[in-house]
Amino acid sequence: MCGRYSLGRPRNEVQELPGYNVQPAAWIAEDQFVPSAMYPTQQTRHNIAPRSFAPVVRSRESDELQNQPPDALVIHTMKWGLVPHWSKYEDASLSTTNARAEKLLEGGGMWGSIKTKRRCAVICEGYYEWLKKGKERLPYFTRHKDGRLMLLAGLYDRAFLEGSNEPLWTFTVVTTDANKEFSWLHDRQPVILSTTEALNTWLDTSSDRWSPELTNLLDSYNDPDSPLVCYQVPKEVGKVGTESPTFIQPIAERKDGIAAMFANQRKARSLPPTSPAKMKRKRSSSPPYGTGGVSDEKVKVGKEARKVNAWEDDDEIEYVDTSNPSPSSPKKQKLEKAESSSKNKITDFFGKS
DNA sequence: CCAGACGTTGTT
DNA sequence: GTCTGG
DNA sequence: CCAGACGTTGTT
DNA sequence: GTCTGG
Repeated sequence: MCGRYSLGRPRNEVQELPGYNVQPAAWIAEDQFVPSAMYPTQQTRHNIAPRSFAPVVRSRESDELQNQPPDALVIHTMKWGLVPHWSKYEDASLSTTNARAEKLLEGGGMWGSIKTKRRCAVICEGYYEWLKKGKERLPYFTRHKDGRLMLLAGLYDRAFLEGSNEPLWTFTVVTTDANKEFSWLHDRQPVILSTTEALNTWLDTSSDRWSPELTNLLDSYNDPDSPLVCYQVPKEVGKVGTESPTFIQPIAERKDGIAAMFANQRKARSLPPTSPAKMKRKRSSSPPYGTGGVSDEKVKVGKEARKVNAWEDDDEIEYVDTSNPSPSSPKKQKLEKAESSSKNKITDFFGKS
């Protein structure tokens, strides 16, 4: 797993982390949107910087998280790819986008000193994984079925690199064995914190000790109360420089669908709107969704965890049955007339005009 | 002792 | 920073 | 579209 | 040159 950072919900929409009974005291850093979907990419060849995500952290006195009181829950934008506090430079040869749960439990090593002191939860819509099908690699997206944000168990650190006065905050995502339901896709899965209790346990570093409860959290995902959904998404999600809300939606097989769109990217065209208008391209130089725009849209932030976005209408979308272990079955996907009532016209997906 | 690793996924 | 291999 | 591979065995 | 993965 590495990172796509630009798909995301407006920051105010996650201020209270719908679905979790916690309330962050502050946002640290200036991003307007919560980057959302996690996926593997080639960070060295392509300029994806700053690859920032927004983990939830409990502040510590030594963190100096912009003067937040100790133990305050804060959302702090950090860079993906953990740089240990003792690093003097960013070592590109060190691959720290993930931390294997097994390695955490071994003790020692790189994670030994960090696992009891700096745990965080990474906020995202969900994560990508590529299904290897012969030579082909097909991207799948996994998220909570109820549409709420996903929290991934992570570790973070603060490093002072040579020649810099500013601390560099970075994080990694903990992975574990994929559970049975998802092993057809990949053998690993991020550790997903699906309950308030799990979140609080993971974020509580006050004892500076590891516990059996923490070990339990690292087990393969198994929360019948919070099922996940997994479905194929457009291959273009893997292409650097592209961005679209369809990247976290099931692929449509329609002739005039995304395939046609990508075949002729430069030509501006309108599409039957298939996306919730609540995502927005980050730092786009032109309006992300044509004339309509979303900036003036009022977003309701309620304690009610349901209905936080449009894909919750699961009745309208046919998903892959992920409980079926056969990789050949995820074939019949289609978008129904879902969200056809939306009035937004999408004329410029990529802001490249 | 001291230099060098410390890490993970999957074609980076 | 701390551990390990040479 | 367009950059990059164009090959294999076998697990760095 | 042509295929293909992103």
